[in-house]
Amino acid sequence: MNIDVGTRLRSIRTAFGISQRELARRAGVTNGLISLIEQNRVSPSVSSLKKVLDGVPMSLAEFFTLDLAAAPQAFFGAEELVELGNEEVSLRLVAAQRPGRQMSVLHERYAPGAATGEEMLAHRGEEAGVVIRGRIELTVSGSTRALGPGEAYYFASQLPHRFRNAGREPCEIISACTPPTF
Amino acid sequence: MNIDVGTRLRSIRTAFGISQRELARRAGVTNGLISLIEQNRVSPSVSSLKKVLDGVPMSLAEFFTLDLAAAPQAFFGAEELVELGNEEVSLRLVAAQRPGRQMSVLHERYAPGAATGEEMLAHRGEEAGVVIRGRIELTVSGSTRALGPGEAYYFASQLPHRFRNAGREPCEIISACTPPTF
DNA sequence: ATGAGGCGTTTAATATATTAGACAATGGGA
DNA sequence: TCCCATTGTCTAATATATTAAACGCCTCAT
Repeated sequence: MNIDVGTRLRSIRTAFGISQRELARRAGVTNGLISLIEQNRVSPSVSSLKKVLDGVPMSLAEFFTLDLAAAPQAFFGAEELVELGNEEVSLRLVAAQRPGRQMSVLHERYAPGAATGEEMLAHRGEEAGVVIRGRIELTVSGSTRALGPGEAYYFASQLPHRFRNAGREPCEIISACTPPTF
Repeated sequence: MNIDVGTRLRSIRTAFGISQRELARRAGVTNGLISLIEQNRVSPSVSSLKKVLDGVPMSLAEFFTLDLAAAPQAFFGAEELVELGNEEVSLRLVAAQRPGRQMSVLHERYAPGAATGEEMLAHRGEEAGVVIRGRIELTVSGSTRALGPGEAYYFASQLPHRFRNAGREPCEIISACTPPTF
C-alpha cells in the first residue's frame, strides 16, 4: 500500500556504488537510519529523506518519479461516436472501444441551461478543449469565465470544475483528456 | 533549506476548496496534523504525507514536481492560442507555455488544397480529432477517407499519416495528441 | 442575543523516527 | 593465520511526529 521508499533508496545508493555509512556521512544522518529506511522499518520524515537524497544528490521529485518498473480503427463517422451523456449534456466519445487508449476525445454538446455538477474526481490528469459553437461558462478552482467559439481551456482534472451553458443556443465543444476518464 | 512542504500542501488544499478537517477525514489523519504540517511545525513522515495526498488525490511525485510559482492559466482567448503552422496549414495550440503539459490540443485550419507531409514520427503516442467545418482527406497507413463535420479520427502517431484538404472551402479540426508533440 | 456548527490553532499524551553505540560477518594485506 | 577495516544490522535512549481534545474565532439561522 505504501510507497516502497526502502528498496528505492537502496537501489539508488547501490547504483551510485556507495555504502550506507558513506551516504550517511554525506547526508549528515546516521548509518543506522539508512539501514532502517532501506528495510522499510521506518517511514522517514520528509526532511530526513531530503537530507539523505542531498547526499546523492537527487531531488525528492526525481526520487518519487523514478519508475522501477491488429490495426485499430482510425476513422469514425459522426454516428460511430459513442454517446456517454444524456439529453442535456451530450458527450460523444471518439474511439471508445479502442483498447489501451491514452486519451479521451469528446464531441460535447450542452443544451441551453445545462450544466455539469461541481466535479472533483478522483482521477489525476488534465483536460482541455476548444469551443466551436455557442458559449460556455466555465468555473475552475473558483474562477469563472465565459468562453465563445475559438476560445479554449486547459486545466488539471482534479481541480473542482463546472461547465454551464448560460446562453440560449446550444454550445458545442471538442475536448480531450488524459489519461482517459471515459 | 528544506522543501516548503507546508505552503505546498496548503495551496493544494485551498485550490481544491476543502478544509483541513475534510482533508484529514479523507486521509485518515487528524486535522491538527494537517495544521502543523501546513505551518511547517513538523516534517511529516513519508507515509503520513502519502496518506494526506491520497485524500486529494495526488501522488508524491506530482506533489514534489508541482510548480508552486503560479496557478497555471486555465482560460484562453482565441488570440492566445499559439500559432505553430503556416499560411496553408494553421495550427493553434492551447496552453502552449504550460510546463509539463501532458497533451497538445490544437485548433487546426487547412486552406483549400493544403496538405501535410507524409509524416512518420519517432514518437510513440496517439492523436485524435473531430472535424468541425469543411472536409479533410485523411490517409493513415495507406487507407484514405474523407471526413466531414462531426466525423472523427484516432490513430497511433507513428503510423504514416497525411492530411489533405481536397475541397474548396477551408477545413477546421480540433485535435489532441499525447504525449505532446508540440 | 444566542446557540450550533464550521474554521484553523494549540497543548499534553503517545507513537514513532532518529541517534549513538555495539554486534556479527566479510574481505583483504602483512 | 591474524588483524584491521568495512560492511549491514540491531537495541536502548532520545528527539520528533502524530493524536485526541480543547481553545478562540467566525458565520448563520433561530
